[in-house]
Amino acid sequence: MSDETRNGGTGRPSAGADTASILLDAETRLHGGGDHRSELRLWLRLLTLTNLIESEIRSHLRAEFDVTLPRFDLMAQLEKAAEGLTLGELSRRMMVSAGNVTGLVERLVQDGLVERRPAPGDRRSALVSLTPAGRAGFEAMAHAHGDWVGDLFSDLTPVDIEALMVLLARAKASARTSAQRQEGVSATSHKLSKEPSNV
Amino acid sequence: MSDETRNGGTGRPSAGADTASILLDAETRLHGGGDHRSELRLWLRLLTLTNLIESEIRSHLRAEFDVTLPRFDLMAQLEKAAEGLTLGELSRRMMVSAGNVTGLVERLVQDGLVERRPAPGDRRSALVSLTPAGRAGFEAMAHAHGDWVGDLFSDLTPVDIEALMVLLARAKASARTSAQRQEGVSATSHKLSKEPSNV
DNA sequence: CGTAGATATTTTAAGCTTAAAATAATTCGG
DNA sequence: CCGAATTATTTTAAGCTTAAAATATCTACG
Repeated sequence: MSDETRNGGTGRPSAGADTASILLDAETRLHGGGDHRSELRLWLRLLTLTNLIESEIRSHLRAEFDVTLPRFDLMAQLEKAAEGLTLGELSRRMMVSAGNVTGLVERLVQDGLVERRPAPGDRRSALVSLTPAGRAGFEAMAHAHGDWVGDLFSDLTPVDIEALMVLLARAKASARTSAQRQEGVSATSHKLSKEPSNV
Repeated sequence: MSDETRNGGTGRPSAGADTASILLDAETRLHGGGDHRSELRLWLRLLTLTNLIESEIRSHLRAEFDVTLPRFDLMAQLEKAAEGLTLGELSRRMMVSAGNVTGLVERLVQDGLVERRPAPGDRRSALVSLTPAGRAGFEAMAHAHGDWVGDLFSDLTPVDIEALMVLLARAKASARTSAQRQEGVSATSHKLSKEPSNV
């Protein structure tokens, strides 16, 4: 979550990137002499925009509904699942750790916005769903939330939005593929700290 | 930080959005009957992508350098500021609260990666900068970080990247304008919880 | 000079978040 | 039916994060 962050900052002179690098690209990558300058700028911009919006939404939620963003997120998931969701399913959909969800649900149950009951047919699982109060509260928040997001993007044309949707989908596909490639690649462990390296 | 989150989920029938809505748009917004469906989908996609990348970078940093993302972020800011930065400047650039930076710097000083000294000419301020160890450590991380990001976006063409840069800049401008508009708009306080409303 | 307001930072309390280890229940292959 | 592997969840320890209140210092204005 940083504004000018993660740009690599090596200050290395560009290998003449930007345009006309289409043909060179594959070779560059093959030789490991990658530049990644434009990708880093893209990531930075993406991150800044997301942070900006997220923090805007967070403060609206707090000021107008006295609710935190993660709680709103969780309720949003439940609102879409009439039958309720297991903790594991919530964890996957929210893209957060299982332990995180445990605590979040606990607090929402205390607030009376959410309820949990044993899942039928699997004694390990619990089903979580909105209480009537939770559903009503969420409805109001969702309406306001839509307005905020609409407002945040109000200077974009429908064409801009559609173009972004397409490009972001492409980026998402790229990132997923890359993440999958990395899955199960053993670490090289450089370590900065001074712990006894148990190699 | 949610996958399918914050879509409003009201299930309201569309007012015929998507194409041909350019002319209707202004009026729709004026009358407050906004739909915001496409904006919400855009926000969701943006958020999912950012979460995906962020979590990938986080796990690389942990596995290969035993460092957290916020610490990397902070070091990245310092790397670009030869003279060092004040805590306040760090807070602004990282887009996090001041108190957050206090603790982060504390821990990095303990690790020997960062040092703080009184700012000349202002006894309230401290200047923070990388130690030689911090600089060396960051250099290695930044290099690897560039590779990861390059890899995450490796299926995008230079044209895709350029188009995204332009559109994201536009979105950022829109969001900033909107956030500014909201600045200092008194809250309507609906509140979900059951505290005594001190109105 | 003196003080009111602004600015820089720290402290506090509460909540969020993660990774990893621990429990518990289920499934699957023999 | 048994045990190994898998899956669902909780627990733990550490760290991150925020908003708000508290300190400390500075700046400007009279």
